[in-house]
Amino acid sequence: MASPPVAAGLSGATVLGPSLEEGMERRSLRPRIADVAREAGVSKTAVSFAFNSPERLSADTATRIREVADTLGYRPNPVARMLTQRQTMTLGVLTPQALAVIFSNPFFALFSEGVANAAEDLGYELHFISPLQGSLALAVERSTVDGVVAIGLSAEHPEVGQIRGAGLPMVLVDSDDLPEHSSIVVDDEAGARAAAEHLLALGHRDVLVIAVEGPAAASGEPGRHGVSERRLRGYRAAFAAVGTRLAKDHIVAGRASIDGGSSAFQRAWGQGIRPTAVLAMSDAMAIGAMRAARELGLRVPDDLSVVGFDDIDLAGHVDPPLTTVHQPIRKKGADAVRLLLAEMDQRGTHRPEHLRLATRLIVRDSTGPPPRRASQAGSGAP
Amino acid sequence: MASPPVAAGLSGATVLGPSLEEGMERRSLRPRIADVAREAGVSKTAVSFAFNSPERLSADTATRIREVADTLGYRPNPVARMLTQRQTMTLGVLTPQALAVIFSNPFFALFSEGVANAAEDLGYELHFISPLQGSLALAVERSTVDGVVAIGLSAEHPEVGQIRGAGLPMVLVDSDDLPEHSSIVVDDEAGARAAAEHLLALGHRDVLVIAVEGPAAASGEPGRHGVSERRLRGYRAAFAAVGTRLAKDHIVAGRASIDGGSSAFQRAWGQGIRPTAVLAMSDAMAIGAMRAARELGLRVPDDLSVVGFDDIDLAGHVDPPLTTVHQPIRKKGADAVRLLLAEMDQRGTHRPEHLRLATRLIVRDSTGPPPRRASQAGSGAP
DNA sequence: TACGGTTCCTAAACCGGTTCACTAAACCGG
DNA sequence: CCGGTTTAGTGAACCGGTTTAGGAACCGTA
Repeated sequence: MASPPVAAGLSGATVLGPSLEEGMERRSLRPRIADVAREAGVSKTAVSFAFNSPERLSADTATRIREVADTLGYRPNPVARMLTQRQTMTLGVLTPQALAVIFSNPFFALFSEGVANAAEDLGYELHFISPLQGSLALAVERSTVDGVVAIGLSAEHPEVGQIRGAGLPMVLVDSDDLPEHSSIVVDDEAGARAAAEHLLALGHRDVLVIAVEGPAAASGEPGRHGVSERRLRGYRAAFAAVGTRLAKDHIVAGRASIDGGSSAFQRAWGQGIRPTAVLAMSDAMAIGAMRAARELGLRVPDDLSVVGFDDIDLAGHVDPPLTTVHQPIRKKGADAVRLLLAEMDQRGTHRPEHLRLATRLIVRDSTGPPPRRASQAGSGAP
Repeated sequence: MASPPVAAGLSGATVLGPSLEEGMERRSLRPRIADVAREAGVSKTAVSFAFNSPERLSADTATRIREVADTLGYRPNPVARMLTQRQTMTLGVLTPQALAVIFSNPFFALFSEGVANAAEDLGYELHFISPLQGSLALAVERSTVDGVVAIGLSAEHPEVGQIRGAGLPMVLVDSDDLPEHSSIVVDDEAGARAAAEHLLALGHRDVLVIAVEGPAAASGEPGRHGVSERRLRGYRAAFAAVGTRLAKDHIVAGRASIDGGSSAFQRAWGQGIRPTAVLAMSDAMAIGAMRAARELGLRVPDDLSVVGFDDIDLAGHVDPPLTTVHQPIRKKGADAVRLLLAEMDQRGTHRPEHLRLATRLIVRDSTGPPPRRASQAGSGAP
């Protein structure tokens, strides 16, 4: 009943293909909104309303349309919707490292957890943006997101300009050198300083620093990587305060992973460096250093004290439990999303915010006084 | 020179807005293809060609168009491109768990690493699909991907139908109960059996199984979770082969995390269960069980042997190094992507493939013979 | 009877690209 | 100088939705 004049739209409109009335022999398997409209004898608009603002239709019509849509197996095409609404309901997490590197880094896992939780709650999907076939620019160009949380991206990355050019809201994490974007950092310097002071107070003077290598520097140099710089500054400040300083050859760098820390320690050892303590810039590296030390016959903390950074979940569970600098990683992710959404809500009018979260030293069992016997390769104070 | 008749298209075409010739006072900040076309004095088609098939234009025109585009800061809108090309160059990773759960699980990290590597190489972006505001269906509906790698999704999940309805190619990981989709599993049963046989050979009879709880069962029951079932079958087969069996109260379940394993062991202990060995269905849980055991004053492996499953990177680094069942997690991710792309390349014509990867037992130091004294709460053989 | 106000629905424009079908001009061999 | 092929570029249709502006039908009222 109520079957309206079955003109089926577009009466005389040129040639539309012969198979119009012999059922749904369309090239595409998926029915489109026009198919539903035709089948239900209404306009495309009505179908759209049935899904998005049913109150604009009579209850009867709305349910009938939805029934037809159901039997046809119709699902609105999300890409088309994105195009008209000019938003994708997707947030991007931008990292200059390859995805594979990200996932092998427990720090990122925690950070992503924070981001994911916040994004999920707010109904946003998550899209990881990282170099595609070696090109971060390509990945950015392809990505369809409403906003970007960029982590570990400093001012020198050209992609920053690309994103601004695209008019995308962006929040920087672990970098605040672009004042026009909101940012969130932790107090790396204070945390690092506390870590170094802890070792100095225990009596250590011969300390090896294991830094996270910069994105460019594939080996050796700590690099410009903002985070590493800030932490190094903290370490140095503590040493300066007791009238000594870190020897240049006592700073090595490696990948931010267990293996990276392990091989960095071995490398230093191979160069004859015999520290009584290690300051590692990430927990993963600290764990690696402990492993390497154990393999060299050193006991932690009796022969060697080790301090990490980050306080990942695992830090309390390794043997011995790791002394480390806690930073609220999950919170950092969640806050980044909140800042981003604030920026997205009020394009332009919103003044960028710059958050700095506190760090604090967690003393566990991987640190103790230096061994009695003088350190072998002394560069320390007498 | 060569400046063609500057009719600038659409001569008399109704009203287009007064601000047409007074510069780019468009509502949208981003220039569109039409802006470039107008500015360069060519058609939209030409601009499109300049980017996608420059060989169809004279070299001069192509470069000129690109220069204009550059000064205007034009970037093709990726969403519009997706719509016309009907592909997004994005792969989805579908999981029934929340993203936050995913990232806290080292198994997923490794798997994602494998997926990410393969996807990146092939020029695909990665999109994680997991419940949005509690609804996986919503996330699937929203997602714009060319294909899906589904992990831990079994036949009973209604989303499977949803994806098939959308006509999306899909590969199942850790589940092969949908023959019409390609799948990739590991030989869980054989691996589990090897683990149990190892303990039995050492003389253990009183063994606690710590299972991964099913998605539904929030506590207690191992649940229908295919993987858990298969591993349990393996354990049981080994016990049956020596003429004994696993007591029902010796099977507990928990979340697949360190804490999950820890609390599962404590729960069993609280119920008076005093096993000489533990079979954990994931390394994270095994590590948690070791921690709980240590807190209860048990030494591993002297008082308690522990076997894990997965062989995550960490397994060899904990104390004591964990005996576990190795499965090629990264490879699983990479292979899943390969299968998916095969299916995407040859829609329909491609017969689904079903891969089964081998597992193998890695004996480290967390297992040894049971303690001399008879186990306190004996359900074992005399 | 004319009028204003609802209710329910539609045609057409639009989002921002790509692509199909076609043409004007240049080129080319005979 | 002719017919055929290339070359370089165009206009319009199209991808699959949403949205704007408005129309027909019906109601109650003056």
